[in-house]
Amino acid sequence: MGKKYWLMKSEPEVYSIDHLKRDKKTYWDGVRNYQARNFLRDQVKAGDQVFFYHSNADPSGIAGIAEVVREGYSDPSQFDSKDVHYDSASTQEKPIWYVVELAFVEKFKEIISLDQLRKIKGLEKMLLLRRGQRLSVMPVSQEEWNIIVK
DNA sequence: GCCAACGTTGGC
DNA sequence: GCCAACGTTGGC
Repeated sequence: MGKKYWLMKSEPEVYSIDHLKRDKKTYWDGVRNYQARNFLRDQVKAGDQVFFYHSNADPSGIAGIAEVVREGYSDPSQFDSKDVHYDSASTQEKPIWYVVELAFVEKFKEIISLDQLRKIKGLEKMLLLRRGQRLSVMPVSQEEWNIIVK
């Protein structure tokens, strides 16, 4: 199977592309939405490419690129009762939530803002641009990826 | 900070 | 299983 493409959202005040650049690599924790979880658990594979999206930002938009270096495994934050992502319903044997590990690849010179994305031809159907769409992990088609990288 | 859109919860 | 209430996301 070929390489796949994703978009993952983070609030830059919590974790930005600059943090990833500094850390070189991180695990993407705190995803607490079942649809996004299913992507992390079942579909995101090592080598896949990821757009790092800044949400709740000024401006919001795609800030750079990361690469998946480790596939889905149990999110440690779900077992930590002091963590905001703690989930008392989850057990070590049957974890509910998953993370993947990402490595820094590239930071764009300028963020590609939501506004700009909406104006680019060929992205009209992009999941990110759908009204009311709130998934924090979502697939990006190869066509969309190529258009945006260009 | 507001609020639209959507997901989740829980009473029935 | 329906659906109102509530919580969260995220653009503005």
